[in-house]
Amino acid sequence: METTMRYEKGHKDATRQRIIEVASGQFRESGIAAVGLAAIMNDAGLTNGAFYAHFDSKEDLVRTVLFNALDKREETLRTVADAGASLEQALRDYLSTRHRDNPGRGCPTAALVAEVARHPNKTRDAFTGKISGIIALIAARIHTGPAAARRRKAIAIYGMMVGTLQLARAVNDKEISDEILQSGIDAALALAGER
Amino acid sequence: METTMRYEKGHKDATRQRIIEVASGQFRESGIAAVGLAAIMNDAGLTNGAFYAHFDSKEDLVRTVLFNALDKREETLRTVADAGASLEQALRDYLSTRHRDNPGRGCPTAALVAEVARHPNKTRDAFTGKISGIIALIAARIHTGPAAARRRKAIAIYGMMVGTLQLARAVNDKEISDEILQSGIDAALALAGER
DNA sequence: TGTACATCAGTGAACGCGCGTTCACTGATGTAC
DNA sequence: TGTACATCAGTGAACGCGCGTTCACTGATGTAC
Repeated sequence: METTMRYEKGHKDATRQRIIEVASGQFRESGIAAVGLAAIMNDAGLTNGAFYAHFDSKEDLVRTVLFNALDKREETLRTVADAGASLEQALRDYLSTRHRDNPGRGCPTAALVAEVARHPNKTRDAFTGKISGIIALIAARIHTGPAAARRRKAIAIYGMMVGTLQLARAVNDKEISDEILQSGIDAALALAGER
Repeated sequence: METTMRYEKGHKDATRQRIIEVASGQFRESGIAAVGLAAIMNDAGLTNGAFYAHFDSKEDLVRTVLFNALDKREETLRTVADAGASLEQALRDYLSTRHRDNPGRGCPTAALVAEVARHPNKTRDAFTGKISGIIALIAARIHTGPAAARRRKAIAIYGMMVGTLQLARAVNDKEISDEILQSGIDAALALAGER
């Protein structure tokens, strides 16, 4: 009862993963509504029709991409935290010119949160679940105050990170944009009480 | 040399304003990319073709709507400030369940900032100009520290307002969403040093 | 060993649809002479 | 006073295009007997 082997084992999974990664970059770069399936499939080296062998619909892909991208972010956060990086270092990375100028490889929340709010419940559920984990990770890096206060601070800091990064991206004046990033770092550190 | 008067004076201006207001609501509600001109014109009580008697293109409308909506926000901020409302009151209004649940009548920055970042320079310029004014207004309501520090705090507070409102809208869990709003209010007040 | 059939990832053309934009036209009102 | 023409906000059909989705098909590999 061996399965057929026209393609090497894991080939389809690899293709699916490639579609997810291409879509993940394009969604963050251009927004979900602005990216068509044809462009995604083309960049993944496939044709239109193959899409539906991997996903039920564009919305199915959106949900998968969102979960996947947030999962990776969470894992990265956990890894650098375990490696002993400070909250300050994480903040400086997040509110850096490099992150601002490369949304396609950056935080999915900053790029897509407003669009997610307008998507179906199933998609928002995937987002909600992952966000809680990220907030907990930030809270774990705040060392002052009781647990509840640390959680509230973590939420506010995350909100500020997302909001200031978006403002820095929208503003069309390098000086003001840089100032926004720096203001975010300063305020987040002040809030965390690490300075 | 009287002008013709088939419609009463100011009729065309009124129509233009109606289109702007309808578009302003729909863009904030659904996102710019997701709203078609036909839907806007229909809600404004007109047909497709009349659009180009008022605007050069959809992008022209986007720019106009953005400037207009931010201008109104700024004016409101100024008015309630002059009436003696505290920063705390402004924050409670901004991070309220009512504002969260009515994006179509709410803050254009929170609804559209990520999309604006992907629009042409001319559109981003309109945004950049208005944002500076809003930041200055928030700074004016912070009463501790030197001017530069107040400006930096104002930027961070605005970023946090925008970010936490967006998170509260995206999250599909009322309890967590309410907690996000409250965390934003607490942290912003702590930052402003008004508590 | 040969042959008929099953599997399945991917192809590529086609579907109906809504998009932003264009344009010939309407009809109510004004002006010229 | 009558008539030919100008003005202009708005109409509504049509343009080409790209969207998400469907589907008959391909071709390489496997299994059955």
